[in-house]
Amino acid sequence: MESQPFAPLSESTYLILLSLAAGPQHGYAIMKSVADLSDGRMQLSTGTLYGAIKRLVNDGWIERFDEADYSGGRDRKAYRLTELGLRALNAEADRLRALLAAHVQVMAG
Amino acid sequence: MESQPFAPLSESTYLILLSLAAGPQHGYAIMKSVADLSDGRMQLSTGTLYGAIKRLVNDGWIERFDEADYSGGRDRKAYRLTELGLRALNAEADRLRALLAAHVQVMAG
DNA sequence: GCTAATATGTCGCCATACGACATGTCGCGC
DNA sequence: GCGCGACATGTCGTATGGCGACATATTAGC
Repeated sequence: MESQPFAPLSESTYLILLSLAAGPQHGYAIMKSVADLSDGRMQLSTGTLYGAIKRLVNDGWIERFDEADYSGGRDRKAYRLTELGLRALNAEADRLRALLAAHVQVMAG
Repeated sequence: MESQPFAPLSESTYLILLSLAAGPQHGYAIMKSVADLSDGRMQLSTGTLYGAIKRLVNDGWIERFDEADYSGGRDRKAYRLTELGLRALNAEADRLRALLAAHVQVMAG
C-alpha cells in the first residue's frame, strides 16, 4: 500500500481510470470508452484490459459495482472508481501537467 | 502522416529526451538534469539510465556527440538529441496534452 | 442457421524499469 | 600519500506490465 505518492501510471491504466471516472462500466464498455477518449489512438487488447482490471481491483483503485436494475442474462461485470482510484487519477493529471510544464520551459529556454 | 509513429513514452524516456533537448549532455549529467526537471520526483537508477541510453541510440533518437573542446582525461560520453528524437519528444508532449484534455472533459461532464 | 458484435478470461513472450553490484577517476581535506 | 565522497559508466537478475493469440459463451440481425 503506497501512502506515498502514486507511481507514474501507464497510458492504459490512466485511460481505464478516466473511463470509470465518467461512471461505472463493465469491461467491454471500458475498451470502447478508452478508444473513444484517446481518439482511437489506444486500442486495448483484452489481455491488457482484464489484466489491468484485476490489478486495479487488487490495489483498491476500482471495485465491483453491479447495478441493481440490471437483470440481463448476459455476462457483465461492472466496476467503479474508488476514492483512492480518483485520487490516483487526479495525481496523475497533476504529474502530466508538471511534465508538460517542464517541456514548455525547456523549449522556451 | 503515419497513424502512430511513436509509441507512448515512459516517464524516464521522456525526461531523458527533454534533458537532451536543452543541449548535449553525458550520462551522469542527464541523471541530475532529470531529477531537476521533475522536481526531484524522478531519480533515475544507473540501470534505467544506461539501459535507456543504449536503446535510444539504437533507435536513432539520440546520438554520440563528443565536444571538440573537451580534453579532460575523465571518462565522459556525451549525447545529443537527433531530429527523430526531437519529433518523438514533441509528439509525446502532444499526447500528454490530449490525455489532459480528456481528463478535463470527463471531469467537467 | 450463420455470422458479427458483445462479453470475459488465460497464457506466454518480450520490453522496460530498477535495485544491486562492479569498476575506475578526480578533487579535497587531513 | 591516503581516504573518501562525488563523478562516471556499465552489467545482471528480477518483477511488472503490455499485448497478441487463443479460448468460450451469449445475443442480435439477416
